[in-house]
Amino acid sequence: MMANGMDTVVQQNGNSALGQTSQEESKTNLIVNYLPQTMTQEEIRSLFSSIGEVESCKLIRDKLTGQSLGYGFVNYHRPEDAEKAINTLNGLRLQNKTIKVSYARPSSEAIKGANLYVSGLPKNMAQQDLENLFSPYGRIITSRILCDNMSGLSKGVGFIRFDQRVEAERAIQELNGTIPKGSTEPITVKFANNPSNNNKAIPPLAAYLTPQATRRFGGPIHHPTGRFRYIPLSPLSSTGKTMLAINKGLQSRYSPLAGDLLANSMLPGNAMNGSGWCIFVYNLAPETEENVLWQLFGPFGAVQSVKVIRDLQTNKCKGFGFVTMTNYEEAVVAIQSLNGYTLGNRVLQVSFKTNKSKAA
DNA sequence: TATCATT
Repeated sequence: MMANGMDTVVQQNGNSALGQTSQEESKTNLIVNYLPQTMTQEEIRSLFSSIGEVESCKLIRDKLTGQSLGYGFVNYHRPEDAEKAINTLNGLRLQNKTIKVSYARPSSEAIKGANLYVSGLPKNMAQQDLENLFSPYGRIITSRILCDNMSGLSKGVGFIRFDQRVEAERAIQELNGTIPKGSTEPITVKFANNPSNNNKAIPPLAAYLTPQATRRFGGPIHHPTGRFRYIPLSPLSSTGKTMLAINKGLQSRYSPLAGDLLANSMLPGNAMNGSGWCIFVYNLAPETEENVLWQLFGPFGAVQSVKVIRDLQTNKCKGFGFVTMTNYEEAVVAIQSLNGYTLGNRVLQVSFKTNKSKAA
């Protein structure tokens, strides 16, 4: 990132990538939250480039291990593209996540360390109740109540992120040890641990030397197995067919059909191109845009890129497009699920790409 | 009783 030592002074600004002063609101800079763990910076850039030209894109990673922290920044050249990205990509389901796209606040010390951990909550308290409890003390950026993955019931702990640290400090003073209306137990309110320096049992030097091994077998892992369970919600707005298609795809995840598809893709001109599996999508409507392909394929796994093929004169879709997915298994499930899926009034044909771009 | 929101 830092090209040379001359950048030192500008870097202290904290907003050097934007070329703006640190107090100034940006209409082009977005923060993207709840990104899938495996999504790369280039995949994020690819996704957001489907809206408009991206000026810069940065995935935030753990300084020691390089692991994604699940959020990043996208800065557009044009404010209208940033607005369109919020309107079309906020709430997009990708793998096991629903991403959040919003304007980035200007970076400053005052907004750091404003996240609170709350425990001892009554089990019947909902997210909105939690916000109502904390909202008198400041502007809430996010709120969350943790639930048991199997039962869906509250675990009685949650998080509140305020806009300003002073707001969080005030909330601790006022609410820690108090008993919410209708409850019998006092709640605990304190600053949340910072997830990026989670050095509780990981010797930093060992983590640096063997990041993968330490991550997997060494320190405590706060990822319950169920966290990565795929919850088959509709990627589009709740048509029954979509639900059916996805459920069918998941159930047949390890079906023998996968072998046939693999054999097919290994023919000359196969779908495997260097870093991913190229999927041919046929019978798209003329007005189809890239975000449709992201919505269709994103829930099935890592999508590297999408492309709608357009007529150069009219700029309308010529009826087909391509999607490149990283993992073979996920590509198979996507194909099995989406081939034959009715989008609008059209039945899609979805297969691995062949040499002659001919529908299989 | 611990999620990945400030480069």
